[in-house]
Amino acid sequence: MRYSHQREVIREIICSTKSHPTADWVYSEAKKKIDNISLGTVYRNLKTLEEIGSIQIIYDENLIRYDGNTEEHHHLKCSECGVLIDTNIKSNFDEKDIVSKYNFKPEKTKFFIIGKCNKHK
Amino acid sequence: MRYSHQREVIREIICSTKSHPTADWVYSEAKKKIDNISLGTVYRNLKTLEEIGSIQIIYDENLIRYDGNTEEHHHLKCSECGVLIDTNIKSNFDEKDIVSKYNFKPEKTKFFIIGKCNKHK
DNA sequence: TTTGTAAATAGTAACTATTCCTATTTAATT
DNA sequence: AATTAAATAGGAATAGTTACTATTTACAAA
Repeated sequence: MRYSHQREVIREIICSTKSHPTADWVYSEAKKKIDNISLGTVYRNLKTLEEIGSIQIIYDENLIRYDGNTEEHHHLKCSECGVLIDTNIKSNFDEKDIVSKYNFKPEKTKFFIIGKCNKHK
Repeated sequence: MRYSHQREVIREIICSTKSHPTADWVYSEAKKKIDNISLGTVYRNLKTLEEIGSIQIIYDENLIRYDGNTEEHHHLKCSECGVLIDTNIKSNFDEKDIVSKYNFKPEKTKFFIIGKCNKHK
């Protein structure tokens, strides 16, 4: 893949925050560094960066957010303010049970724990 | 709330399938029973039915789907065909750990186990 | 039963997020 | 420096959803 300054800026923006930003936020940040960057470029590169494994997509209800943390990890979500908090919680379900009961072979898990963050309890 | 034939038809459609349909599918099914039903009516009633607890919304990646099963439950998702399978798996994480480590009070969990269904292994 | 009313609807316009299109620019190779 | 294919900017198009408004309907009171 050919180098692109735009892609590098976009990657850097996502990897230097823990706020799990949306495409729109990434776009407005990117404009501060490249004033005529196009929204299409942002979307195209978010997709590319995800495909090559540099970032992760998070489907947060009806919101699409991006995450520079590419490890498999899970999130706490505040039902009050919507903030997403990274965790290193391990999902421990009985894999054998799922295989036998549902005839389904698990590969990975995505989970959200919804509740109240420290600002909203 | 006032009775509405449209709302009753929409509720019945969702509660008589396990396919976790989208708004669009509900609309096309509803048209078979009420030929001039409006898409806006479908969306409005999906929202209402969810608010009064008759149905549940499922955010399946970038797809919004609806579920007549209003119990807290989790889903298996096939990475091949996208089918969603209801489960009665219990989520067992260490609540005390989350409270102390992340200063977060859990209320409910939503999780997806992604893998291969019986047709795609 | 009619009548009054507020809620719900149909049909359509508007909006938002995302993808697509194309002429131009740019990275990388020769 | 010249060549070329990939990437971009800017804007048009699309999809999913919500908003608007004139009309219809449920239902309560006369």
